[in-house]
Amino acid sequence: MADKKELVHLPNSELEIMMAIWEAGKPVSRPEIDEKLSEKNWQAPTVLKFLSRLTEKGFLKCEKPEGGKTNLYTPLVSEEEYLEFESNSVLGKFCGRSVKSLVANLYENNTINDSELDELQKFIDEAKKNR
Amino acid sequence: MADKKELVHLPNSELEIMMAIWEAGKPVSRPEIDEKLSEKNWQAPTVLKFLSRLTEKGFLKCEKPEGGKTNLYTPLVSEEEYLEFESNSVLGKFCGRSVKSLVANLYENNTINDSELDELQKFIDEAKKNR
DNA sequence: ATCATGGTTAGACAGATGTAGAATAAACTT
DNA sequence: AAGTTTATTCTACATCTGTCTAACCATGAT
Repeated sequence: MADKKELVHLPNSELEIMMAIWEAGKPVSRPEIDEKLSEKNWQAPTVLKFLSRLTEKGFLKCEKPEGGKTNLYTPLVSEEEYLEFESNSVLGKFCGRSVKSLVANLYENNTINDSELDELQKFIDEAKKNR
Repeated sequence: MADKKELVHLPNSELEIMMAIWEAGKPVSRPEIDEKLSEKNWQAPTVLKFLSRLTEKGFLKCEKPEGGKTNLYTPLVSEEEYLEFESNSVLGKFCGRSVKSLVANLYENNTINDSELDELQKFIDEAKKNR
């Protein structure tokens, strides 16, 4: 059986690919990813190389559907799982050292919006209740 | 004059070194860093290499005080600055996609505590007021 | 069958990262 | 002054990342 791979830290480019795939919410082909990341101006083989490394690392499953012409990539690691993994790593420690500033920055640059702030709010309220 | 370097993304090990230095809040020597990161079990030359790369990248200033026997390293980039830089990068995007979960995870593993949650709370209240 | 087109694989390569042995230098003991 | 200890620099090296070009393989259009 294909052994359960340990999660590993992903380099930036591979993370971007994963984000595009998670966002899609369904198996996607290389051309579709290309489109989502068009600002990157990556050549097809570049994207494919990232995809194959991600597959190698156990983050993706790659398969060509019968009669299909392009491979489809499906995540084997969920965004949540990976987030949790990183939360326990250096990254998490770094974010933790100044969550407030982090959130402030993200709100500033519109990475997060009011509704996400609300969610956060709700979480905090809950947490405080159970203190 | 030493030209103002652009901020760049730091690899994990270098980030850990920076975190140790930021945390110190004062110029530190290699042996001091060694201690803070003792669990890492890095050899002296390894740490020194990271330090020299960080200096090269413009994150640190290195100087031997007169009469001193060890070099002292001082941050040229503040934790805030770097956090802001990363907030605008892939990392920021990733954290942004699920801030709630991120904070939840960090709270779970005690990376952040109640008081930090309170700070966050305060920030959110402020932000909502000014909506 | 032959060609053109788009997708995929294989290979290649420079530069970044993690890591440390060996050599060197400075300071500390006798 | 010689020997010991500790810090630093040099060098080396395997692995990982980012990025392609070239080669190969289907499929659809002559």
